[in-house]
Amino acid sequence: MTTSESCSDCSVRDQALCGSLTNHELESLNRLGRRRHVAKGETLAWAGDDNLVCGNLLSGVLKLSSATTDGREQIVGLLYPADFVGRPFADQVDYDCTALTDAELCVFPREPFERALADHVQMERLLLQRVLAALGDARGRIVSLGRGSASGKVAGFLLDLADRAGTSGCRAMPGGPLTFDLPLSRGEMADVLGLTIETVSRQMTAMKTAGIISLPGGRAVTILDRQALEARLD
Amino acid sequence: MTTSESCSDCSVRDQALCGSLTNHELESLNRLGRRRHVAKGETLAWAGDDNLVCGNLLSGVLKLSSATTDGREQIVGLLYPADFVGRPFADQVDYDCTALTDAELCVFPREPFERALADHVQMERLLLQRVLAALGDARGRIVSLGRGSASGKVAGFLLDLADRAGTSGCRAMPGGPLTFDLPLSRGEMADVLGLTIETVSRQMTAMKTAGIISLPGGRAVTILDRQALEARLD
DNA sequence: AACCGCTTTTGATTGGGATCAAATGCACTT
DNA sequence: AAGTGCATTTGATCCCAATCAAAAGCGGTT
Repeated sequence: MTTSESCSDCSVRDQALCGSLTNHELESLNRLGRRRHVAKGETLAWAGDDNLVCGNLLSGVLKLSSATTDGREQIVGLLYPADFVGRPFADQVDYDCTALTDAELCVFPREPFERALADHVQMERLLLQRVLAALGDARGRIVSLGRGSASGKVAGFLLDLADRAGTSGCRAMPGGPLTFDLPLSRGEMADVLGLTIETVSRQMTAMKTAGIISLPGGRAVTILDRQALEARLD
Repeated sequence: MTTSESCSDCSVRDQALCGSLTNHELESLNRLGRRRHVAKGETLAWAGDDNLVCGNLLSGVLKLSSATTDGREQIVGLLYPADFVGRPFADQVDYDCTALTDAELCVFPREPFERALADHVQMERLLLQRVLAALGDARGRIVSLGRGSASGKVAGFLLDLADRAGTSGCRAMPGGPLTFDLPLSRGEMADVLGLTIETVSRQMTAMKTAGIISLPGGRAVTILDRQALEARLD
């Protein structure tokens, strides 16, 4: 995989915010931004830092998380390719942003980017849509955290990931078993779902025992019975 | 209290989105919208409905909630005066929207409002800011739901309300005890915090017994010891 | 292969909040 | 004042997930 600095071969060119720009506009934005590679486990920004950059995620998965007083953390959001990263108009970073996998971003200094936003109404509109989507995602998490049982939380999370993996995941036949890699460790799943590592692990093995999923090894998961997973949601 | 239909005497004129408009622009928006009174307990919109309106909340408190399969509900957000109500660019309503107190809104048909947004860049910018704030609020709720103990959740919620009540609440002397009315029942607090009515009630009486708050009657609460409340957060 | 560090799994026990149940309080009607 | 319908409080018990503890798996290094 080459890592050219040009937008024209950007892997998320037409899904990310920039998709709304003409080639000419894109060129000026291109001069503003630069590619940045982030290694798995590396933290791009810490909560409380000066809020200097934002950008688009090109590949990989990031987590947004908050450390809690008891030494653990709560993950408040996951970011996937083409998602917007960062928080315009804020002076400080509000959540730690860490790479769950190796990741590639296209980053812009925040203030110049905000000016560019003002100049490109279409882009601001798309950003609004994206923030609305993030809000929807966050509220869905609230429902899951507030009311779900442990098995419902894990089942729901696997379904989310399965939908997300839809294209990149691997499935033998349409409607058949779907296999994909979890981008998170058990501990990170626990931090998303408000559970402990042990509970997540137990729920996973319970589903394996029930024949709903299988765990081929590594971080791979195969969803054998999607309906059974959906039945566990409540 | 008079309920004139004019923007010029709107109680949230300079805090809501419309604050960015010139008097002339405001007039055209004024023709688009209308005042609507909602009685306590009344539901403005149900999840799944066609998404027909949005607007600004002028007075009162609204809740956004999702019914869960077990017959309860999870509240995903509370809306206060000057907050924006509704979800532009979506075909369907995503959460039930219900008045916790009698409330007054300024509502616009969604599609004309979206066109007005496009015409008034400044207003779109303010909406973006508001949605970003709502996202921050939602993520704060995620952290509270995911990791907090029951006493931490209740303490945090009381602190939120106290800050919100700041001006409207009543306090004998600066830094002294603050008294305000809860806009929610015990059951609704439980639905915000992901707890049961009984647990919320027990936490409240525990704090009363500890001398941290007092419950003068009705839905009033007095915060006697803010620091003790903050100490309970984790 | 053997060792190391780390993640995951599995087991035993505990505890905090849910649940079930009943009493009390409070606003409103008659 | 008595009665009605709710909301809230209080009490007793139970259960799910947390906690504590240890074993098993797994990748990387020498």
